[in-house]
Amino acid sequence: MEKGFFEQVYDIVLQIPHGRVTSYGAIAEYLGSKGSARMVGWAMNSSKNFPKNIPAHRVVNRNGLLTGKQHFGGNDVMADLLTSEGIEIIDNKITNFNSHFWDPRIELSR
DNA sequence: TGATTGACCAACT
DNA sequence: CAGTTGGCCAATC
Repeated sequence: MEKGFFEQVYDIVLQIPHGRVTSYGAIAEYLGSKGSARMVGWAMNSSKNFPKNIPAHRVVNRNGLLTGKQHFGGNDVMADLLTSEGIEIIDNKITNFNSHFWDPRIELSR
């Protein structure tokens, strides 16, 4: 039983500081050729199967848009979680996204 | 084993 | 400017 690709993604997502967000592409680029942005989204989908709590709401697409909010079950669960962390959401999009952006390539010193 | 899928991204039409 | 296409690559059917 080998460890899946997901675990690497989870490891990064779990390191996202409170009140910060990152993008699928940023995580994919941090992992290099080990995966693409789609793989990160796939990992999030499987995160519900993971025995740990993955703050998937802190991962959005490149535009800061909450593309995966529908996977949280509720209507605006994802947006509400982000709002609770001090991030303003308007029309399913993070305002001042650049200010909240957390790049693993930089923060984890590549 | 082969075909399909997917919470993306960028380029093209 | 909106819709489509290709590429990405592992997990699922």
